[in-house]
Amino acid sequence: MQKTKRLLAIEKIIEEAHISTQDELLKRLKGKGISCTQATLSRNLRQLGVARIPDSTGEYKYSLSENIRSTANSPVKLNIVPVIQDIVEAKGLMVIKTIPGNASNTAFFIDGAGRYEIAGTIAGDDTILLIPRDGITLQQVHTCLEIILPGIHDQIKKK
Amino acid sequence: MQKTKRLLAIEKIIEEAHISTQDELLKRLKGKGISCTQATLSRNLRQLGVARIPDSTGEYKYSLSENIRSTANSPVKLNIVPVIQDIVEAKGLMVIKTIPGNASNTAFFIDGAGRYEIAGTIAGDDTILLIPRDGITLQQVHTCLEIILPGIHDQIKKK
DNA sequence: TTGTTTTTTGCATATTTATACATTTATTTT
DNA sequence: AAAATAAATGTATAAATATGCAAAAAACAA
Repeated sequence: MQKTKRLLAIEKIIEEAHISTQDELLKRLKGKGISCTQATLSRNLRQLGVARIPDSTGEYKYSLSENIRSTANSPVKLNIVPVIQDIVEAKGLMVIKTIPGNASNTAFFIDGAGRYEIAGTIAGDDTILLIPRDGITLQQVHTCLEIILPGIHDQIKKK
Repeated sequence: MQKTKRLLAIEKIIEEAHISTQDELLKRLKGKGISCTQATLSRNLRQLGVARIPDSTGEYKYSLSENIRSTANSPVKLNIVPVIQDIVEAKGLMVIKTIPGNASNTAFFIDGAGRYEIAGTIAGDDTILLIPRDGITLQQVHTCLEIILPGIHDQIKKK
């Protein structure tokens, strides 16, 4: 999807550069071949939980706040070890298969991201049941997972 | 001074209440007998380093950013599951300690990378023995591990 | 497929926030 | 004390951001 790609690009740019207005970000995105309007950007930034913070020099800077929420529990990102094997949907829930023994880690990590979309998770040995909040579609959860675990979907499709 | 009192009041209100616009804050201040204009407020908020963050329900909230800054601007980002605890070398071999129950899958992953430098691995519950090929130095294995699991060494040193 | 529903997006604009400039208030110097 | 300097503030407005609504795109169902 177009949006997912944009969300990821936004996060990347914000991490790497000093962005202080949405127009500035807009131009950067164009430079990467991704284009949208300021309105869409505003919505995306809200969805990503991106904060605008005045730094010590008196300038404003956009900054990911995902880290903020999750630092306490989980300061790391799980996107290297290919632990996730498959994702199946059933009854509005999401069942995530991992390699043996890794459901718990992974669920703990997903919880740590503190995403609103996810009500909670239950993990066995190699299977996680992910319960989305009421009103959240599985599609939204997918987007959300892509944010938490960039590349996750590509990884699965590859198999 | 008038300003100091106001700055303190602003911090207090922001900590205690869910403030999402400056006008809202303005009214709260009036309720406390402190009055100024939105312009002044904007300046004060910048001086205090107060961030405006979209929370997970999609609302905006002003928030003191002292806590935030350290993490938000931190240049260091780890990218792996923190399963590996330690690496010790002995007799030309490498002993890798993981958190309980994770030796097997980590070893499986290392094997999966198919690196020439690594002859093979043997895993227990929380320990992996990694056997380098003849002629490969431990230094080379380190480099190799860094390729397979970027950031692994930083992670260990941090502990 | 075609029709139906949901999600995403742009446009236009409202809302919100930041700032240039002038004025007042406080602080320092003589 | 007055004069000089610096800091804080309000006014008006510019700049930036958010959002209602309609259209387009995507996902879904029959």
